[in-house]
Amino acid sequence: MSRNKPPVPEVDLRARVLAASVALITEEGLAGLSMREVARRAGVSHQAPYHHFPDRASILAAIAGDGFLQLAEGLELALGKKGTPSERLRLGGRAYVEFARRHPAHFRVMFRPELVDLEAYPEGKAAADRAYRALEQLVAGVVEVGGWPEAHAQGLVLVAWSFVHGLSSLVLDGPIAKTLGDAELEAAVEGAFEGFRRLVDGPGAKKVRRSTRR
Amino acid sequence: MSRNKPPVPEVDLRARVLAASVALITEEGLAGLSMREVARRAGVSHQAPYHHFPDRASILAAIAGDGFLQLAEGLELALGKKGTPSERLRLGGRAYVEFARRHPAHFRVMFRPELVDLEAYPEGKAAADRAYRALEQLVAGVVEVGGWPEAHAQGLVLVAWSFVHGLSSLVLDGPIAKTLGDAELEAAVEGAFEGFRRLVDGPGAKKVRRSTRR
DNA sequence: GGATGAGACTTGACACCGTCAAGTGGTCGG
DNA sequence: CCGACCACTTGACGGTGTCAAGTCTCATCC
Repeated sequence: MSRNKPPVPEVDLRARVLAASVALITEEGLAGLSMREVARRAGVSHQAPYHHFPDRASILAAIAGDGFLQLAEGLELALGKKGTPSERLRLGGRAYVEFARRHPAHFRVMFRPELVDLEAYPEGKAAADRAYRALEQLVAGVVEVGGWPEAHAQGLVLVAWSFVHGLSSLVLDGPIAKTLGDAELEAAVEGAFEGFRRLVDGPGAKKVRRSTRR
Repeated sequence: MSRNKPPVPEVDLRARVLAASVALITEEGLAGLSMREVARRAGVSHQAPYHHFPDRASILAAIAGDGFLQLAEGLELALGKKGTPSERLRLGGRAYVEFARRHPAHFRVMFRPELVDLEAYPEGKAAADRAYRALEQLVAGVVEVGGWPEAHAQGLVLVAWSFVHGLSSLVLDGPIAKTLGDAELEAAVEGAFEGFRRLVDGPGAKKVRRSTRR
């Protein structure tokens, strides 16, 4: 006689709220996210989520934190791979774009300071820093081996970050996202990475000088 | 006895609504934009704006359209400048970032398909296309003169676009936007452009072969 | 010159939103 | 047994976007 339970009572509500929020953002965009709809989907009253999150912003912060964590892990994975620094950088870049495409809801929330204010959520901030450091190291490898003046390393980090971030944004929400299909988008991404590789390695370079690092 | 007038009655309401919307987004972010607050600021009743825009989305669409127009003009201006193709590309890129920094409200609205749906507003779409074509030509100049395989031109357009778009997004809303001051941001942008130029022109290149085009 | 009708704007209502405040039922340590 | 706590519900408040129905002004036509 214990059937007056919510649909999935065995999972704790906090996780269900987060999952419902992500699903809602994925389906209807950020504007479609409403506390009450989330509660409805989780099968609880409209106030139940407030027992696990103080307010709407904290839900978004939790999602953003999750996102930065996954992003950091993806970049660190690329950093640990074998191959030339340039290849590792490319892998990291692909991981960045891949993350955005696989977790669009997370990605869209992560870079909306008016919704999240990362500074107020230390663990999210820490994850974001971790991701940045991984990116920095990926670029450092290329700088070290490619004959770039050390002074420009910082600029190159921002170039690489801007490139992958902009590509992710455009693929997700840019004009091309509407007009191109999935396969075409993938081809465009691949073409962009190939272009970027040529910029980094030089137009003619087919292979890079061996790195003996580490 | 005709003093029961709104604050600035001589300007037509449509323009005032748009201006108030932009100001509101600039001050409080996209979340702070509310039809009623806009109406309040324009000194009219909460329904008055509906006589000039069918709904909230149309206001945003008008702002986005304006934005794409200004962006296109900025890029076309760079395209018409003297100098090497690489220099023109850089000018165009700076125009892109400059636009984002000077008109953050416009920029934030322009790439939010869930808010705007550009396809439904032909003139906005046309302006966006114009901007894209200008960018395409800026890159084409570099490809033509720089010994790049023609086949990779499309990829390079996306690289350049991603770079300037990502840089703009990061400078406006990325983690660095919070921690860095205005002057530091400008320095970072300059550093990124210098890094990108080195990628395009080659690491050692101080000057580019003269272009006799046009 | 008075009727007419269209446009610009207001007033009022509705459902929905985020959030504060006050219950409600069950579990558990003493 | 009992009170304190916990997870949750119910109810209310002010704010939102938008539909529907006035009102007010003024150019136009008979």
